[in-house]
Amino acid sequence: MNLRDLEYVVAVADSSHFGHAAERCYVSQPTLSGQIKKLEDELGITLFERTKRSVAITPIGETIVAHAREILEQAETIRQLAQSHQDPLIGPLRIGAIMTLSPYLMPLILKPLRDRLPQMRLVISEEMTETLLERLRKHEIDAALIATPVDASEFSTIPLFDEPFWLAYPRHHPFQEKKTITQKDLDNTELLLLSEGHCLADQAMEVCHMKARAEQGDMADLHAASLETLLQLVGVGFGCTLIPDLAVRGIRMSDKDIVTRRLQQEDAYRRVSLAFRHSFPRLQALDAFIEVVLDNLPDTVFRLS
Amino acid sequence: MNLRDLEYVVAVADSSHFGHAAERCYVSQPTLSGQIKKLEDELGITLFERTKRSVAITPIGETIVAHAREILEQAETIRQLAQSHQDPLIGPLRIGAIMTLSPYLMPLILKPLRDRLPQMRLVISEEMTETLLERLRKHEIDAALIATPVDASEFSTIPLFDEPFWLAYPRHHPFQEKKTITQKDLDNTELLLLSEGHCLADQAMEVCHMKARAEQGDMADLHAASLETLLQLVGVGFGCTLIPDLAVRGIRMSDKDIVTRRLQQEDAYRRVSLAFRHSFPRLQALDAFIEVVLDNLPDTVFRLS
DNA sequence: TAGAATTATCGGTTTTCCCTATATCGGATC
DNA sequence: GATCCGATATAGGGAAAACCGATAATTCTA
Repeated sequence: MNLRDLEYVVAVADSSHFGHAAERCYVSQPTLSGQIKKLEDELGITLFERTKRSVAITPIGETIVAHAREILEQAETIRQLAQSHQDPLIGPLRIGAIMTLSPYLMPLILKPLRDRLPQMRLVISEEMTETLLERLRKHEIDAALIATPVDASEFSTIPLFDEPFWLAYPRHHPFQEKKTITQKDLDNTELLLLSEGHCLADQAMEVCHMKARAEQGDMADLHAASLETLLQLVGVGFGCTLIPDLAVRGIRMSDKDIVTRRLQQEDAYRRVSLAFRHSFPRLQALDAFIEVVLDNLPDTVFRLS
Repeated sequence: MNLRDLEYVVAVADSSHFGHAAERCYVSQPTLSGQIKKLEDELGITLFERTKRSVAITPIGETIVAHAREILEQAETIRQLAQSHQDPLIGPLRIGAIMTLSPYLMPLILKPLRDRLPQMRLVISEEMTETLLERLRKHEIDAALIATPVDASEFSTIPLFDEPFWLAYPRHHPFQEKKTITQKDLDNTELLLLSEGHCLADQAMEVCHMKARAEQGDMADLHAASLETLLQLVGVGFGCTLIPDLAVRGIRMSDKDIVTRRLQQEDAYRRVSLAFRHSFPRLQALDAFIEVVLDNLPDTVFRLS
């Protein structure tokens, strides 16, 4: 039994005429006759009662034709599904992004994305880097926006942009008096950090030449779970912190208790990349996504495309 | 796309391993790989994201596999249906019978039939001869129990038994006085008859050498629609009539106002046959049915097998 | 770095499918 | 009834496909 046979059977059932059925199936009448006979032999039953003059379907044939119709319908559904996914842009593109990037990047690109690629459906998740990579491995997401280098043998990466860090401190912080803030100033500052696992914490420590967290005495649990919380802490005078550029854009106008200043250091930035499995088949979708992202970044970051 | 391909796809989806899937499908791994690839090309999509080390199904693949499973299930249903109809006795056998036979024959055979052929489902209909033949032509029934010869070029027939006619008259009828009832007696008697289309009416007229109905003045609408009605008429003294043997069996004990007597004439019988389309494929079912019928006839009829 | 595991590719064989031509049968027509 | 028309079935051969074994290529593991 195969799909073609079922088409033949349904065609004969519809037309009660081998010749017309053959025509409808674009095969010769002997071919169709033979295939019907083959199927009847295989099933061990008579589907059609035929004389030299007429064709009539048997009761069991009627039942089987009903199932055959459903099968053919399902097969057509499969072809339709495939057809509408021919366009690699169609079908959900599941993007994960780190939590210190997603809330600030997504608002910039979602509307342009919908304008430029209306057929693309984007599914966004926010996780910490390691979780994102794990989900990439499990095929739960298709690509991850991260700010950490990954092993090139495991994932392909495309660098997107370099995002400078800004210093954020309370209005009445000593930094306010300084004209310039040097590396030394930073090195001597205790930064408020995000909790374990956020790459931003590691990056901030690196910029400020801080010791790894494990080595220093843990500072009274002032590790926030999100960047927003961190800024709240800065706002009420708990200390200062480093903020990635995209996150700064929302602050400046809204929060008068927080001062943000661009750092002078050349290396005070993080590199945001898109990581995906080597075998991911819909690169065109990724390329289209990347293009929209790059086109809608502010000039405060440095595009790498 | 064909059913085998879908089996391959489902197998790979289940095992995430081309080798194991191939084993499960009883083909070599290269064959399975090739067929999957062929299907992917045909659909224009990637069903499985594979590296040299692992296989993962794509989202669209997942969807398609779900449909494929349904298709395979339906196909299996078809095979099961065919399997259970391999036995030609299974599946409803649709028998039509003339109305002057069915109510008296069926009670005799239904129970034995259920005992001997429990798997056979019988669908019985009662119609007049011409209607039965029409329904045979339209494949609405599979065989007809009739008492009229039919054109052998249109239908096959198997004669089953000869059923003698009995004379039925009211208790106080002149016949009651006679020792023997001759052909002449009959010829001079006006019989009560069934209405137009019942073969029994024609046969009774023939036995009694009556003129065709059209030629004689119509007798006050005393044409009953059923044998039971006819007997009622006899019972209340309206006249006499001919009754086929099987119908007599119920009367003798129940109705004291009706006298039934066996006719002497050699030719006072009707031949009951089974008619069916030449092309009817389940002759075994018919044979089995016939055997049960013949085995359960009373000795008052003459079996012809 | 060798070996094991896994998928892809290649060349050749078998099976299936399909076509044309023709046989066969039943019905209609003359 | 002889013949033609309309159907389905059969036969023979050719093209397409499905399949297999051997092997390549790649990647993980020890």
